[in-house]
Amino acid sequence: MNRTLLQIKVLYKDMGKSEKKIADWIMDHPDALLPLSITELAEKSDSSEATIVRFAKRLGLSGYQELKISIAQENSKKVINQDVNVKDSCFEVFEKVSNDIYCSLEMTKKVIDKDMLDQAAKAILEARQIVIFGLGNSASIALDAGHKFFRAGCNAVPYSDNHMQVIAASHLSDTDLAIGISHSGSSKDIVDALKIAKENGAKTIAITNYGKSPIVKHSDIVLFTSSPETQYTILGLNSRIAALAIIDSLYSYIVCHKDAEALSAIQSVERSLQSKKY
Amino acid sequence: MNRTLLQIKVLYKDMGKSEKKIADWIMDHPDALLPLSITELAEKSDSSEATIVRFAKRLGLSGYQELKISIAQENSKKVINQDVNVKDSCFEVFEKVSNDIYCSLEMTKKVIDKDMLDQAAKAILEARQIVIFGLGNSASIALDAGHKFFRAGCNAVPYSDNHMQVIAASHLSDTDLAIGISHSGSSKDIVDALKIAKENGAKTIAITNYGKSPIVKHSDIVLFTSSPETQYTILGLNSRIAALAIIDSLYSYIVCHKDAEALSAIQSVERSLQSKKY
DNA sequence: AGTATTTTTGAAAAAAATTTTCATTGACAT
DNA sequence: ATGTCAATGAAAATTTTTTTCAAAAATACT
Repeated sequence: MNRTLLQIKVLYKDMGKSEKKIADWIMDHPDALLPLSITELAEKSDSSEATIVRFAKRLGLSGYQELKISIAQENSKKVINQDVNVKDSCFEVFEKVSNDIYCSLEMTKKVIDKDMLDQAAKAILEARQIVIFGLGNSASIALDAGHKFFRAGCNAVPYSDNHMQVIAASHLSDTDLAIGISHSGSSKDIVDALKIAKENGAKTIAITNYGKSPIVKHSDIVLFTSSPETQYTILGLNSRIAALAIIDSLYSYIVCHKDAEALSAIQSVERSLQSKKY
Repeated sequence: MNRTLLQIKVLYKDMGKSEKKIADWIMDHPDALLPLSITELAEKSDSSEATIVRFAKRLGLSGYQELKISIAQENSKKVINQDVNVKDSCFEVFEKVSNDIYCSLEMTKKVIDKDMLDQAAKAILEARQIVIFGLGNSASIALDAGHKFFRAGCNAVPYSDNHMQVIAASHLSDTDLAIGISHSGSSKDIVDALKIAKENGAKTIAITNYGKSPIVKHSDIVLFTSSPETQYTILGLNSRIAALAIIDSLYSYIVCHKDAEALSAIQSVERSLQSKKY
């Protein structure tokens, strides 16, 4: 799938009615676009030349020509606007999942607050102790974050047991950091744990999907993810990848900013782990 | 090399002096051609618009626009993955991470075996019991897979303790399925656990990064990921996302193929989980 | 609900790019 | 040296693209 077509999907909801008609036509006939002039496309998509140019600019391109070239670059006939259905092979599902992941990352790029991201990295670097809370679908994210930050030399522990979360939160103080992960931002136990952490003076970070939710109230730093609406939105399949991408970014960032001593410690971790391999 | 460029080579000897200049310029800078107008190219190649049009027609194309599109078609410029450096803001790191993820998914799409993927889905649907093994960086992937398959109504349990893995593997029989996750494919404990599982008659699936590795020997079905080489390749940051995408695909696929009864059970799971939210 | 404000839109004008025309050049054969 | 013919580029003609602007639609605000 070509990036421009995906980008169209990402920006679809921000478009006006006529722009959507253009988007629909292009996504339906990506191959038929190439020989068309802007006037012909305006006719076919029942819009106007001006709107097509605006459409191209919205995608970050200079104009219609660039749009055409951009779509020509890497053309595939796959329909991208379709939900998974029972006729799909598993590979086709994989392609759709990949598209959704891409959209989710792009959408997250748009909603995430750059300052918050930098603040989060700084908080992680400075914290004496880090606890990470996730439940259900977010438990594996918390585990992943814990693993990464620990491996980078931070004193980080993930908790996916709501009792342990309360215990851990209660033992925090103002040199510490609590990270809560919840797709909906409404998971009672996570919100409660962050609240306790905050009451104890710890700094709190929330990783949650964009929107108003209870978790925001108890978080000093909020890192929003965003994801396309699909039939599996409840599960937050895609926002989870965005959350992991955020964690990877924080990890890469903090590894980059560790001092020489810490870096050699990290390297010795990697050496030690070699013995676990054939 | 794309067809049009080859065609230019083929017809080169038949061309006039100015046409050769155009051919030379295009062959020297095929990427730089795309943003140029015919006038600009005329200047750069020290020829004229008219000659460029003739040049395009000689290649069997209708004109300059078609020439440009034709060269764009197969000239897919590779995505450059720049390494993270200390000057990057955390947001810039996020952009690079996103880009790497995108590359990784595309690469995985290329190396993954479609049949294996379908077989894996089928195996999951048919298994009486599923155990999932992951350690270290892959523990969270195993946890995620376990959570998803369990939520979809499969009898799946993830293990991230190498003793428990051996125990679980030992108790399997030929109606069961073991899934081993290891980026390198060389993690001793995971390989050993899969070996035991297989010896007990269970079907085995490996999720691992593309390449020859010990895990392949003990796996009935191998699902390869692939990821760009970056400074964090050891950690497998990106192949992990590809692995998760594979799991999401399998999950979506199996949910799609569950019968009505199972689907209503899944829905009642979602309802029950609502009570955990504010 | 009714009004103000903003956003979206397409027709037409303006600009730019492309294609065609045509006179000139220069290579080559005689 | 000169006629023939393909090759070439300047300029005209045409087509395409972009911008402008006023009307329409959507949205927010009483």
